[in-house]
Amino acid sequence: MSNNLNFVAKLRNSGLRPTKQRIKICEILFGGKETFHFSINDLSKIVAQKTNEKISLATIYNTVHAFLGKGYLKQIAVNSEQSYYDTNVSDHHHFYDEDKSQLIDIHDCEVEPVKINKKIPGKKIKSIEVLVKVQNN
Amino acid sequence: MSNNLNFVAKLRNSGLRPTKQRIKICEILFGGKETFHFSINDLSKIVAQKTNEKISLATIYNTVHAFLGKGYLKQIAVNSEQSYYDTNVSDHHHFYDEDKSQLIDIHDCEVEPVKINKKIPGKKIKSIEVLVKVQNN
DNA sequence: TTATTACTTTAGAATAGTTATAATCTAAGC
DNA sequence: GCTTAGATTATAACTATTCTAAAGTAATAA
Repeated sequence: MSNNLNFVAKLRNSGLRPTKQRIKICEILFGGKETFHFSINDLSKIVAQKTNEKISLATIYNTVHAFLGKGYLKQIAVNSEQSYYDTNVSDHHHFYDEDKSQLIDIHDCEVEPVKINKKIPGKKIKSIEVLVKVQNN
Repeated sequence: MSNNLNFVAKLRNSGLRPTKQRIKICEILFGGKETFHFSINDLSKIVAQKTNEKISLATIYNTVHAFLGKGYLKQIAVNSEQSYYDTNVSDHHHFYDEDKSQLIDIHDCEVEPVKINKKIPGKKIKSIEVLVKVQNN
């Protein structure tokens, strides 16, 4: 399938050889129609479910970090306990459901652009991240 | 000094006995004119500087967590490597200087209020956090 | 193809931040 | 001053992440 070529390109572009394990990871991350949010732990479990052989954590970390570096994945700071990643790398923000420990996209059109009337001399803005924490009412 | 009474009250209100160690922590956190941002590691070092005897990490964690629970401190998610805390618990946002690994307050008046045109059924908003990452230009 | 080489995978060791434990100590109330 | 419930401490345990080194595999050249 043409997806596979896509995966290989992504890997090559990230400086990684297209190995069996990495292609499997690509399938999970970029193969679906929907973008999704995951922790390394989540990804590791999904890999284990969809594959008989498990992929070692080291490989998962390495691959995710390489994709992060190339902008194929985005890291989301929610709390300090775990890293969350997002396959949707476009500008957008998130709800964080504290009861379910789950991220939900807020598309860019659903938020007014954030305006900051303050500058730091000698610094440029790299990103603006909005995190809306929600809980059951 | 009257500050000391204040510290004792804060501790009592957080369900903690006012011990020597905890009062020392209070002095550092709430004794200055300025609010400040810190990691547990930072706090531990400051304690060591300002005191001859060191306070154990366990005590520092316990006290910080109790203050967090009572809203005397605020936790700020920057990245997954370390927890950052803020003695300024009023509504406000932050710059994060990636080169210096340092947080800088954005006062509420320096940002237009963030408007989100999306609701999650059955959930209420607990907080809206804006983090503006900056780097040297 | 096959051989060679450089990069990968993997399990498990190492590390860092955080939490739990159990013995010793201390604030609070009598 | 006692008594006791709760605190402090050093250290062990735990969890997420990174490192390591041996064995395996993709890429390249012959």
